[in-house]
Amino acid sequence: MARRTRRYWLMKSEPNAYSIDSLERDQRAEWDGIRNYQARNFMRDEMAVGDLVLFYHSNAKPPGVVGVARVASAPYPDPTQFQKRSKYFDETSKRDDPRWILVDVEFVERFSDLVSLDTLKADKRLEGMLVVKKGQRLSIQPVEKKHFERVLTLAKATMRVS
DNA sequence: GCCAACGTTGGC
DNA sequence: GCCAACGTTGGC
Repeated sequence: MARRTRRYWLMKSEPNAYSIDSLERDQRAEWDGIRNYQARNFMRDEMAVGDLVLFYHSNAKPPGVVGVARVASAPYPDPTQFQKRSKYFDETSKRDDPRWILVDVEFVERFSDLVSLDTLKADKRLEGMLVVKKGQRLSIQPVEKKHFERVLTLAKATMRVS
């Protein structure tokens, strides 16, 4: 089986819509509703099962990283694009050529204390991390390994990253 | 609720 | 292909 170095990601979710608690309850979820090409391309082309994900609460008080998830499936078409009653319905997407692609993610850990955006911004070692950049709206972002590990340290997380 | 910083759409 | 208008994201 082909192996590759694990990659690291940050995925944003509004806790009103789907929080880390929701993922802990469900254990696994389709990351549906992504309607941005760059974010889609990361899921479609770059992610692999086992990649680790910083789970980020956006539009939250305060915003920040609240836990860790893991990529749990290969990419496949987002079913909501074909569901007429879904807010993510896309009438221009064809079943034989789906426009929107997602992956499943599974719960790994919920931090006892969130690592707030303010904390991320204040940390010298996280310079250059996309999420701390002004105007960075991308809801799925690649994260450097050193940044991922630093965030775990800030969370005093006990999980092992091996 | 405001609005800056995007990304997308569509007329030309 | 340019770019104005529009829509969305997301911190504040």
